[in-house]
Amino acid sequence: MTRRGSYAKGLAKREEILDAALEVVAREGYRGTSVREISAASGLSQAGLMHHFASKDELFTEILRRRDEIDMALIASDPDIRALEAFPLAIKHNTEVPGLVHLYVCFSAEATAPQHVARAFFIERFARLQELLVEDIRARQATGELPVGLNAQSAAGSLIAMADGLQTQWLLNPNIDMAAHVIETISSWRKHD
Amino acid sequence: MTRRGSYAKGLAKREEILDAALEVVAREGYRGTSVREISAASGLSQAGLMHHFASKDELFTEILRRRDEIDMALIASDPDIRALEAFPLAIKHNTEVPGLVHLYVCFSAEATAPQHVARAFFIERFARLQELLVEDIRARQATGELPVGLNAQSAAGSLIAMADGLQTQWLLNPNIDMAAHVIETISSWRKHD
DNA sequence: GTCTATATTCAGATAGAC
DNA sequence: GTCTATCTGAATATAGAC
Repeated sequence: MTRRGSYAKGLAKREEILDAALEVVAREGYRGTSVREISAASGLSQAGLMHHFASKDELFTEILRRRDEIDMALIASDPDIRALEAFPLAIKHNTEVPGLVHLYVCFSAEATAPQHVARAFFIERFARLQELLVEDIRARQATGELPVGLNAQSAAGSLIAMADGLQTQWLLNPNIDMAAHVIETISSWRKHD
Repeated sequence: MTRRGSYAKGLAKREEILDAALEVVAREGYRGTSVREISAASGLSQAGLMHHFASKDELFTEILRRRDEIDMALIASDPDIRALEAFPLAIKHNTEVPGLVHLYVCFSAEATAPQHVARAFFIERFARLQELLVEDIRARQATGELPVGLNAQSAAGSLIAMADGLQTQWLLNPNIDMAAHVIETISSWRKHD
């Protein structure tokens, strides 16, 4: 599968770079992070790094894509963990990586610009995440766990929005319990008409 | 009050710069906006602009502070408009100024960095906004309009978070009705235990 | 795949004249 | 209060050797 090891090595180096990038962002903040610093932290020159990622934006996009894959694997791994359980779990896990959270809030905000290269990534990401939550909500409506009067699309969108907004508040005040807010909101759905 | 007109003129120029800055951000996006471009749009040189604002970050902070003041004036002006009414109204109004929304989501995200000059501004802003909503929620609990079982602090924080998160989603997909989501959530509070 | 070296562009800030 | 001119520094990206 790995062609004479070089492919696997290239992948390993990519992972190393992504990890180093997170470290630097956590230390310096999103704005203060240059590709040069990331390359230094990965034991590479800047040009060496640019061999693996075409641009800084692509590098950051890949970091967030990888996080999503890890979070998705969480849902897939355990049949007892469905979207509405996995969502607050992922949020709780984020608490351990404030640098990643900072990267996410900054980059997703910037990416809303019409010409931004990561715009499509976030549009698709939001759609997929919402779809996942909507499916789980509908399944629970079918079993009677959640009331059918609840608008699944709207509730899912609101929940995602809340989780995103909480990240900014949490970065400003780490006493805020993001997961608790989200869990409380999901619980409140049960009281819906 | 205005000392021989020069003070008033200085203020007018400041306003002009803030308006021009919004235009440029709306056109170029937050990231692509330089002080030079803003100064050009205000009919000033860069140095001329820097006479009014010590730094780019201060300029952006002032734009957002001014918006808040306008929104606050809305609540104060009409006794029938209390915080829970004013909040979705302000959100609806934001729909007309996507550039300002983009500036807000980007700048508030960046400002969460520990050393950022606008960090204190946003910490205070969130606290004030939450306080305003909490007061109104409690008042409505006292009249029986909202159930006393509702945690006012938590509900207010969640509502603000949702509104912030919705702005990112709306910038990616303008079909989303931010105000409707917020109003729906406030309505759902009435069904709380 | 990684390096050195550099191209290119552009940023925010300041000095000092008017 | 505003200008011209410039400083100073940084960023991303690329060319080409090894």
